[in-house]
Order: sequence, then structure tokens, then C-alpha cells
Amino acid sequence: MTANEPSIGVKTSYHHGDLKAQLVEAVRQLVEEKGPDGFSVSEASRRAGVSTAAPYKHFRDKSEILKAVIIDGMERLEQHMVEAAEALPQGSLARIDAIGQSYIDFARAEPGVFRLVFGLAEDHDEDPDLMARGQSCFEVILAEVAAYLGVQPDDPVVFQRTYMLWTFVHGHSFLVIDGKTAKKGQVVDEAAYLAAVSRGVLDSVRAVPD
Amino acid sequence: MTANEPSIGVKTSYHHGDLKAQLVEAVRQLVEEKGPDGFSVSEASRRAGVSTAAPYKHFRDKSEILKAVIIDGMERLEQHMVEAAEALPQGSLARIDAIGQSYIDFARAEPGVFRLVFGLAEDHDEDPDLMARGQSCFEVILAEVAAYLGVQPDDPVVFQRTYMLWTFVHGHSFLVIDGKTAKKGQVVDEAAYLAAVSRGVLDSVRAVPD
DNA sequence: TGTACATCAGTGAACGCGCGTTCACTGATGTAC
DNA sequence: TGTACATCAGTGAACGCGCGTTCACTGATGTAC
Repeated sequence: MTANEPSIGVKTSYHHGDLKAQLVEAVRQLVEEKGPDGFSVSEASRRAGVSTAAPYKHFRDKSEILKAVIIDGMERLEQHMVEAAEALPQGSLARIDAIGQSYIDFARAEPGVFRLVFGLAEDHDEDPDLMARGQSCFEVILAEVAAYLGVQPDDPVVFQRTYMLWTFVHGHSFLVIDGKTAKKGQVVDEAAYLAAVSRGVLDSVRAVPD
Repeated sequence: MTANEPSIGVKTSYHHGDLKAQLVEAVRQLVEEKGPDGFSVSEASRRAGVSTAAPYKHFRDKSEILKAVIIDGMERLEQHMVEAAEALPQGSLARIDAIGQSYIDFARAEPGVFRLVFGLAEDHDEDPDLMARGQSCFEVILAEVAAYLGVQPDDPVVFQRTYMLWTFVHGHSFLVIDGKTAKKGQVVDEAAYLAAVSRGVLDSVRAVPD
């Protein structure tokens, strides 16, 4: 108890009490520090202050821990988006912009998790849990776009425009966290950029419905 | 020579003759197969048919091999874009669309390399070689946009619109390789999508220059 | 053309390391009576 | 309230593995004379 104390959490007794959640948190931190593949069960155990065997009481193997971190990230991203929207009037462009901004903010705040959620698809894209979470996230924007356009959510145009907006925001997020936006000293005014895009994508539909 | 023959290249004599290039190729394949972090010097050596010590005659360490693969990827991406453009009339929208399409095609063909080029920025974003290559790639699109708009390339509006287009194409590319586009059975018509975006982003500027 | 030699791209054995996972175990907790 | 016991979250030592890198070496090549 003198030299190597755990970095996160407090283990006061033999039983930890909250190990599962704290392992997820430790891995999340490691992913931020060392990138999506830069974590190990050993290092996460050390940070949580337990032996390297302890995690296997809560997870089948390493990949199951990673999956828990991904799902946690997806949940927090969705929550972040919902919270950004809820203060603003329903069916407004400002609401859609706020959601987009919260998406970008999340990527900036947790680039490692963001990359993890979207990045290592080969290993995870068949997992039904992850698919369902992603779908749920997408539907948040879908509903907003439908509300703004005054159209049913299952109208194809809603999907198309939502996908366009998502593409914009997603691409910008990646370029931001990869440091590709600072080129040539030209800085993008993010809020103006977002507003211009959402108006362009959505109002053109209103003017000329196909 | 009977059991473990090299997977790529042919080593006929004691001296390999083309080891440097073949190591890069081996790593490229490994990145495609196992993801950006899934390669090892050992495995790459095995595939090139040499001992695990041989690579160190050509590269200082593992990260230098990775960097060579990234630069190779950037060069091929840029070449791919230039080739897609050259058959089409200069200053046309079709040319810009073709470049965007070639970008997406590259991502689809080599998702591992694509992710590598844009993904692990934390380790590489300060490297001047990589910065220069990325800049060179961006300038290809920049020049096209300037030509289409009939404006000098250093006009701020060119940068802004080029960045918008790039964001779209980049975001779509990532969503494609991450398998996020097949959701709900709704398929995006990629060519129509690209054309709509480029017209929307560029012609709105022409109509209403700021 | 023939020989001596510098160069250097390869070998293969070895190193220390951290990893994922297993194992028999131990200590704390909760419940039945 | 007290005791016996089942449960299970933890331990810590151990395993085999593949890795990155180094080392003294060896064999092929090219050049000077």
C-alpha cells in the first residue's frame, strides 16, 4: 500500500466493489493516452489496483473489455447529443446545429474513444449490440431532421439528408482530431461552417422537394 | 526452401536485391489484414523471406517502416486522384467529382492504409515529411476548385469550399469502410450524392459570392 | 583478365520484456437456520 | 443474535508466446591495380 497505489478508484478492502466499471474507465484512459490498440489488460489492472487475473472475473477476455468501452463511448456520445438538443426548440435548425456541434466536441474531447467507436470496424461490425447502439445514435439526428422538414421519419429524403449532414460532421470531426485543419494557417470558423452546411443541405430540400 | 517459402517476392540468392520495397509491401498487406497496429517486424520479415534482423539494414526501427508505408500510401492516393482527373476537361465539375470518387475508391480498396494515413495522428502529425505529403494532396483539390470557380488559388473562398468538399468525401469514406452505410437497407447512390454535394457547395458560391 | 580487398546486405541465435490467460488458493459477504 | 456454510471476487505465481532489437558472423558484389 505504500509504493504502487492504484491510479483510479480506491481499493479499501479485499473486495473492490466497483471493479467492472473502473476497468472500463482505466481502459478508456489508456485508449486516450496510447490509441485504440495501445491498452493491455495488465496495465488496466494495475491502474485499477488489482491483480492481472481479477478482470477475468468480470469479462471473458480482452475483447469483451474493449467492447464494453466501445458501448460506453456510444452511450455517452448519444447522451451528449441529446443533452445538447434538449434546451432548444424542437424542429429548429439551431437544434440540429447543436447536435452536430456536440458530436464534434465529443470527438475533440475523446479522440481515442471516438476513433475506437468508428475505427476498428473489421472486428466489431457484426456485433448486434454495437449495431443497435449505432443505429440508436443515428436515429437521434434522423428524428430532428424529420421534425425540421415536417416530414415522416421514414421518408427517404430524411435519410438522405441526415446522411449528408452526418458525413459532413463526421468528416470534419476526423480531420480535427487528426490535426488536418490547421493547414496553411487557415482556420475554419466551426459554428459558421456548421450553420452553412445544415442550411445548405436542409433548406435546399424544402425549396425543391424531389 | 521446402517448407516456409516467402509469400511475396522471390529470394534467389544470398542478397535479396529489393528488400526495402518488399518490406513496405509486406507491411502494407499486414495493415490491410490486421489493421493499422496489427503488424510486426517479425511477420513482415517472414513474408519477405528474410531473417527478422534483415529489416534493420534498411530501417532504423519499426516506426520508420510504418512511416515509409504511410508515405507510400499518401503518394499512391495522390497519384490515384491525379490520374482520375487528367482525362477530364480542366475546370469542370466532372473533374472535381472524379477526384472525390477516386478518394472514396482508394479508401474502399485499401481501408487499412487509408486509416493509417489519417488515423494515428498523435504519433506522426509533427513529422515534416508527412505534413508536406498531406499538403501536396490537399493542393490537388484546391487547384481544381480554384480553376472551376475561376478564382486565384489563394483566395480564402477556395480554401473554405475545398475544405467543405473534403469533409464530405472524407466523412463518407470513413463511414463506408466502417460499414455504417448499409444501415436500415437504405443505400446511398454514391455518384448522385457526390454530384449533389459538389454542385451544392461550389455553385452556391458562384451564385452568392461573399 | 586476374587477384586482393573493402563494402555491406544478409544470417541465426540470443536477450529481455510485457502480454493474455490459467490455476489453485483465500478472504469477505450474505443467507439459512 | 450466533453459527455454519455456500458463494464468489479477489490473489499471486506461473505458463508459453511473439515481439523489437542487438550481435558477431558470413557470403556476395564491385572496384583498384
